[in-house]
Amino acid sequence: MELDERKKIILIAVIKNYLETGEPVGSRTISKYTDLNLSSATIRNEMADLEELGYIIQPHTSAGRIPSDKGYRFYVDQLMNDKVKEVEEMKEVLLEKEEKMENLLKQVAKKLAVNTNYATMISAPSIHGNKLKFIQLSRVDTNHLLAVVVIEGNVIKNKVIRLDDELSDETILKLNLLLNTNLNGLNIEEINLGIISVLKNQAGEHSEIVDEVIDAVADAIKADEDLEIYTSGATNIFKYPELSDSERASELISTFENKEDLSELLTADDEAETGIQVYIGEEVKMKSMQDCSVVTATYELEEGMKGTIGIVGPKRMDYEKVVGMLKNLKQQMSDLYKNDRKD
Amino acid sequence: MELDERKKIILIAVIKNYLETGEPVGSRTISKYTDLNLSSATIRNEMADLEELGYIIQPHTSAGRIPSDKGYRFYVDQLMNDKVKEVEEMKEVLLEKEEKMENLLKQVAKKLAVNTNYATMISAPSIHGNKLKFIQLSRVDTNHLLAVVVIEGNVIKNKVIRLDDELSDETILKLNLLLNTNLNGLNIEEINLGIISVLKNQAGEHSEIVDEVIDAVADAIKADEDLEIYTSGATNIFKYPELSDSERASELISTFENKEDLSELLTADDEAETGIQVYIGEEVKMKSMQDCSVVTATYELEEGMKGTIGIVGPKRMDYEKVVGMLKNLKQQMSDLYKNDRKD
DNA sequence: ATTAGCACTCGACCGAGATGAGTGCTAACA
DNA sequence: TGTTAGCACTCATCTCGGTCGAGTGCTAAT
Repeated sequence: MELDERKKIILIAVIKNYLETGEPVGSRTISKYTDLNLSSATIRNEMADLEELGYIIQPHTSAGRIPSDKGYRFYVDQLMNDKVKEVEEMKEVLLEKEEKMENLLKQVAKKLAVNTNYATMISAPSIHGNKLKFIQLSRVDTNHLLAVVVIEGNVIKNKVIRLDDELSDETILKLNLLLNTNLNGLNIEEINLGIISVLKNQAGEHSEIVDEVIDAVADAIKADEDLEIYTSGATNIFKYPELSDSERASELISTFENKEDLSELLTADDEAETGIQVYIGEEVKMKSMQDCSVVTATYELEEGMKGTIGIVGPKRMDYEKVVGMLKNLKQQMSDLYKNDRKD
Repeated sequence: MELDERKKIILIAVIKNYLETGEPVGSRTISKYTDLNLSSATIRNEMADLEELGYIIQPHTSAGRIPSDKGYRFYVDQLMNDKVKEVEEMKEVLLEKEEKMENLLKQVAKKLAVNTNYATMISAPSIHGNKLKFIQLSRVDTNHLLAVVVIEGNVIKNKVIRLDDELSDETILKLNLLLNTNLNGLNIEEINLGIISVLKNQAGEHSEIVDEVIDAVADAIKADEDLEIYTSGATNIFKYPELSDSERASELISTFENKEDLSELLTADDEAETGIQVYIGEEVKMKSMQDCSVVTATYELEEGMKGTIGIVGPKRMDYEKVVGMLKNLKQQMSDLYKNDRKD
């Protein structure tokens, strides 16, 4: 069952060659490509064995071999050389003082796509079970109130509340006090119906405003668990003939347009280990992407704010490069906020 | 030069038929398709004339005719029947109380794409020369200050400012007063270096905070003039064989990924008339889209907040349907905020 | 165990009809 | 004079057979 050294070398040769060319690779090529000094005939015998063991596949009788999913898996798990690899120009992107997380992520996705020639996606870091920091109500004009909700990690949510009756400055002050003293420091889960009804009670005739504020609080969390996913380089798939026939391409790009689907891909199911996950072919959850491979990496900014970076490419993706780059990027992203981001 | 009635009928027939089938249309088809009761031979003569006049084109000698850009233009300008057309299920989308403009626009783009089978894009309404309504500074924690900037039209921008030294509540109050009394009600253009330096002067040792706030104000505007463009249905182009060969498709979808390019398409150059613009083939500004047609409509929410909806499809787009739908949608979008959006 | 040799397989490519939709032109007709 | 039937012609598309070549599996010799 175990592969002997020679078989491994041949398997690596087949895979590497196929990664580069995308063409089935034959015995003669391998005989020259490696320094085993074996004739093609010998290689052929070995390849027949490798095929029987399920590591490589013959697309049709008189063609060379291509790696099977199992073959790729073996390569990724055991044969691959995993150096951390710098993403070109990524440092510049990360150092630029980007005001908005959104823009930063978009840039990262883009650079990564350009560098890898695969499609990329990145999900915004989402907070879990964070605490409400404070609430601020202020009057915008006679019949609009602005509620600002700040959550730990400085996630901010604004909501404009329409007023039916005018409110005095004093009332606004009171409401501010009421909301802040009762809610600040509470976990999201702790803001339950009990507290809400107490608040409403105390607010008296202004209970609708409390309702609206609570809404805003709920939104502040939901918005972040929402589908904030940025993609780039979807059209890179056209660079790989095996994916670029119009039917497959259409399906892939549709999936890529649909953030709901992507969020499924980006929720790591078992992020122990390095935090880098490789899904090959059928291992990909999304059916429409089972001709592809997906590599994901989770990154963590501060205090449990985790997001995920994903790369989608053909099964003959350059795993070594991709995994290396993601490792590097993961590290850089994590460092970002640790230095507390001085300009 | 002017087309007689019969030529018009034939031209319409050619165009309509081609819109449906995407195949060059021959004289025999027209002879049956119309109720002119003319033989194909007669039609052929007429078609030869139409070709000489530049309204239709023969892809190769022994094929039927397809409309030229000029033909489409003539059709759109003069022959087309322009009824307002309801977009299915759009009302539901617009009535749903969508908190965020962003989500609303995404939904609209999506529904429109599904309904038309073309690619759609929509730019968020941007304010022009609007006034600052008010500024609010509040302490988030010991070393973070939150600045909230509200602009007319209730566009809100938050910025978290990192503090090097602690600030007393009193100082914050003072800064609030300073900023609000000096800036509120001012036009964006009116906040110039003169005012800024006066402010900084008055703020004394806290002038950096003024800087940061001014930054936030600048951002509040810039963010909106930014590339807030949402797209949907890019993959619809695969439904049209003339666009779906991999090279063209790749180019188109790349352009569609690139918001900068799209924003160029969505800035109406001459929005007098109905506010609906049709660009056919070479008339499209973007080179990579000159095999397509683009239809745009500007909508206006309140007080000069204008955005644009765009549809990209093959030149043989169903202009009648698209223009009708956009007219309807434009109206509905405008109505949205006029009713001040009660739930 | 390795290799040379050979027959065999099968996709890719190419050129030669065959097909058919559609044309332009001409001559006849109302 | 406008309309039409008829006909030769064009040209993209399809299909079919043949060739080519990369690559295989098997066998026999080393």
